[in-house]
Amino acid sequence: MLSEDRYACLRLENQLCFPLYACAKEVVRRYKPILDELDITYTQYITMMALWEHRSLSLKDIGAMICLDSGTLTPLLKKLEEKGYVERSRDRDDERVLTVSVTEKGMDLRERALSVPGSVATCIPISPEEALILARILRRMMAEFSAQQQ
Amino acid sequence: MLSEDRYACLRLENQLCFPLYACAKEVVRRYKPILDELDITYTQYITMMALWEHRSLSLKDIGAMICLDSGTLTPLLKKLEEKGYVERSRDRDDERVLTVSVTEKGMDLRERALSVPGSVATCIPISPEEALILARILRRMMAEFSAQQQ
DNA sequence: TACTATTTAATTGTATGCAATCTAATTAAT
DNA sequence: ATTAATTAGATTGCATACAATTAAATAGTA
Repeated sequence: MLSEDRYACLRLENQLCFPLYACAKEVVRRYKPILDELDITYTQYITMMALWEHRSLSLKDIGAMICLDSGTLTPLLKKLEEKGYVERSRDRDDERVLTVSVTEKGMDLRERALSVPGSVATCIPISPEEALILARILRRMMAEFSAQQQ
Repeated sequence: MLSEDRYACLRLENQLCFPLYACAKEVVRRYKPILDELDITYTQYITMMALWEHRSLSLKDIGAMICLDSGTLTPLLKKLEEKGYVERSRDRDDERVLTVSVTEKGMDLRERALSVPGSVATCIPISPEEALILARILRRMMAEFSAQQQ
């Protein structure tokens, strides 16, 4: 027992990052059957969330908001365009910039998505009090991460 | 402003799941340069953690411990075998079962991994107090998720 | 025993994620 | 103005994730 002690830091049960990683996956899994009805994935859903709020954003701005780069967003936005929820076009003033805009159909999807947060909430086993604490800690951590980057 | 209120639940900033998702990714990203020196990925690292503790486990048991299925683990374990850290063999008593065992080289890796948790901790911007609270909430949530499943 | 159901991995297909590289457009510097 | 540096996306390659299906082995049952 004592001889194993030096490895305590490598035990799964002593990790903070592992439950974070596992919980995040589990939560996204809970979204799946709910988002299936809208024919979108979780990543597509948060992309639409960013767009619903701003109507039109560059790929770069979307990436900054939801922490994804062009390697993930380029194919994802093409799929959302195929589904008819967004339009992709080059900015007139700066041809490097890809402007992504929500279509009429994309805004209709917002109406159908209104019930999603409520449906998901019933599947996530956490009390409202703990949810608040969790959100506060995670948001603070994200803010610190952002401050680290530059 | 008031007319937008019904969409408040679809704002990114009002989500709990999004910071969870984003934080988990960010943390795994912090592991990368550290694990690169051991030539393993984060998923391979937690797989080895499970194996370091038990020396030998079935694929199913590993999956239960780190929340992954055979679709992810089968190719991952083959890679760990190629690297020489584990051995894969069929259980004599039950040929369906794949037994995964740590090799000598795999146990050597454990020594080299001893500094990983400390290195990662310096990159994760969270106070020890908040880390404890976070770990407690996430572990409780995982326990509840497990209880839901069956 | 023969048949059915269950269990365990492996396989297949789709969708991320992300580092690294590439290309084109724009900006800054000389 | 020309060259150099920067920026924004797209592309490539690798490694997950995971649902769904398949195949083989085992357990359960009539």
